[in-house]
Amino acid sequence: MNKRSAEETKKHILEAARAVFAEQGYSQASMRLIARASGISVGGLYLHFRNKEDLYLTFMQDWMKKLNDRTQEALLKIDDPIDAIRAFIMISIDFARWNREIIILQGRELGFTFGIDRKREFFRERRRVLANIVRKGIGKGAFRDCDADEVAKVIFNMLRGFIVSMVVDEEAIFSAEAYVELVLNGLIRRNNW
Amino acid sequence: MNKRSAEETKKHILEAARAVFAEQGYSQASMRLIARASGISVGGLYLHFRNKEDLYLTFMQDWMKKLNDRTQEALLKIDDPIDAIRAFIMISIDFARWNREIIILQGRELGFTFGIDRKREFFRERRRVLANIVRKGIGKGAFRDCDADEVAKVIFNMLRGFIVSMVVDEEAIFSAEAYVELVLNGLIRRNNW
Amino acid sequence: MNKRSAEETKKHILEAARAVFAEQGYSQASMRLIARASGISVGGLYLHFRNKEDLYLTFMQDWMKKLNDRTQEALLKIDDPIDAIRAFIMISIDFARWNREIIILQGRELGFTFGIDRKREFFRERRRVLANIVRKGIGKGAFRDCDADEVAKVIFNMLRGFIVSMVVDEEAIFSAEAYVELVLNGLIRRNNW
Amino acid sequence: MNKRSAEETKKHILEAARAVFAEQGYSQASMRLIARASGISVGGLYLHFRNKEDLYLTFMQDWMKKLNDRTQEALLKIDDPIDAIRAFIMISIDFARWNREIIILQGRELGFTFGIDRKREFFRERRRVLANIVRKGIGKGAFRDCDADEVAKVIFNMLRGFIVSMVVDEEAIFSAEAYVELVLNGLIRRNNW
DNA sequence: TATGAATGAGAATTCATTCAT
DNA sequence: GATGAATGAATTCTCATTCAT
Repeated sequence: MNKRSAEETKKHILEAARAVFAEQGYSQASMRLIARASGISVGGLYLHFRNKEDLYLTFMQDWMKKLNDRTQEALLKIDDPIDAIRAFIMISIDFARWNREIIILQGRELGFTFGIDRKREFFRERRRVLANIVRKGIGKGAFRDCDADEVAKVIFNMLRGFIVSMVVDEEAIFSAEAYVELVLNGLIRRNNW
Repeated sequence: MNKRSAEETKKHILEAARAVFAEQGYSQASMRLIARASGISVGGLYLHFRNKEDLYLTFMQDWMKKLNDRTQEALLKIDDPIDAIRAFIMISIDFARWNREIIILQGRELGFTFGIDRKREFFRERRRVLANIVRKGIGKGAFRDCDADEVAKVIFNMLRGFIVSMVVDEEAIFSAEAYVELVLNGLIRRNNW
Repeated sequence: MNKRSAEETKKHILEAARAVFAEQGYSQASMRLIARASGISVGGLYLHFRNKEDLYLTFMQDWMKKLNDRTQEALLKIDDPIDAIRAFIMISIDFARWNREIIILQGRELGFTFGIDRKREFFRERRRVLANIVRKGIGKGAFRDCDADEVAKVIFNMLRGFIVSMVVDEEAIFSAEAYVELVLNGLIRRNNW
Repeated sequence: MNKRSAEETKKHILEAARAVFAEQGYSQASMRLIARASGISVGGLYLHFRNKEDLYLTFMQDWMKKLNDRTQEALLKIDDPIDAIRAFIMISIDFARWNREIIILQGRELGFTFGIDRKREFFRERRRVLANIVRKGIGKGAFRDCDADEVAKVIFNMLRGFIVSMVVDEEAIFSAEAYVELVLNGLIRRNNW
């Protein structure tokens, strides 16, 4: 192996770990596998991460940040709440599409508590963004009057179901566009639910 | 161990395994643990199952069957399509509530390709049941005219999102009743989406 | 490997471990080495001992018991306090001679506290036996009047030095008999020290 | 790191290693730990010592020399053989008291063959000094006529037992003064053994 | 001289699976 | 059928040592 800066190597490992975690799940993703995928020695892994859990948690937080950044960036340029909802959903689905199986890791491993707090915080943040869009839509008269937080939950959960389907059960998928329209038509004033 | 028929012992093991898998997850559930929980020797396990994977897959199929049976049984007594949809959803959620950890095993750990074919078949069956209800509803004029298979997918995915939330992310849950009404109000004629 | 009773194998391992611990010290004695010495697989070791520490502690307690038993047995047949002291010392030295390097393990490894309580208790017991002999000797008028506990400490420590020398530093040894006589001549009345 | 002479750096490392070895024992004292304690890079350690063993052996010889120097220095000023014996013992015990953990490293861990030659030479030297004092004492008529080398061994071994007790088994200790007096009263003419 | 990233062998431990009894 | 001792490969993690810079 060439010498690299520690930071570079760390990123490199994280990228390789993505593939391994995705394919194997946490338990089955051995450090040896990750090492091989990174083209780095097993011992080298421990130079950059305290242990397997640390590696996984870092990796997880990494892509959470990436998705949040991408979403935030997109929303900055959008003013119309309808377009914003559409963008939020499309970005989420798109991200999931390219990070396929990762999504599925966000369940349980090693007992319920493993990294659960960070995940909860992440999901909470996602819902908050969604709720803000809805609130803005209500304020502007674009959406009918409703409990923004509850609606955010509904949208979020539908999204979650859709993404899980995408990953585990492709047959169950219906088109993303159809899904977006379903959500929007439910939200835009004229429609009632 | 008392003498029992092979079938009895197998069921007995499966029942004990349920507790162990639920508590430990697949990876952490060792054959020794399952043996101890069954009150059977380690070697004995292999008299009834080819290996751990076989045991797990059997166990999985077991509860899938249980859920399908319970659903079918309930639907037999119901004629009204609206009530049928309601029942389907409530039974699913109820089952998930009481089998929390089991649900969570599905798809996570092991990479999600593990046992994927049986899961797919299971999900396909669930959607078929749902589609049949919808078709019947359309035939009876209770539901608006739509593609029954597509609607089944939508309902199924929303349900999936709801259940995943129930299990991993309680904050995201909205009430089961509200959810049922959402689905139904979308389905029942006069409402358009 | 042949099948044996668990108890037999355990004893067998303990015996093999003796050689390995003696030659390597605790830290350097790897489970692999002990396994090889026992003619057993590494995994097999863990069938009989929870972990390395457990194996070591068991092994330690084992020979402590052996030495105590041998001493007690010998003292039962001896009435004369002078002979008893002589026997105590000779048995200790003899035992050390045949269990050479083991003795030396009884120091520190893994911080001071590793198994220290059992060792302390063992040493305390040894001193108590010694003190009882001395007390009896004083009572019978064979020994001059002195603090039996203190004298036990002196004898014990001289013994310890002698044994350590035997093991690490053979050049430093003087004859066991000479040593016994030194102790006895100090103790037997008419002589003052 | 400041620029220093190689010799200075070496001493610096040795001093830092003392703390680490004392706290961790040989096996647990990693090169990384020693490096950190020295404020030197891991690679740097290998500029001054061939390997860990070399470092440890050097460190060991270092304190052996220190004890010898201190003893020699004290003996220079003492003419009376009785006082000399007293000084020898007290310095040894005092040194052990302040270097507790170091002492304990000697002979334990690593199997006790580790560095055994240097230790033997060290002990031999200690006994020679002791024997010389005794010989001088006999010559002056202060001690009764005896084999000086044998007596040196006896004293040395008693001292060794005492020090080991001090370090592993405090309950077994009797006062250093009492011990010195015991040795001396045994040696000074008027007493016979 | 000095650094610290990288290596690779080896540590303790676990566990699915086999097999003599 | 049933047992449980035994296996051996795999797991996570550590560490003395090397070497490009």
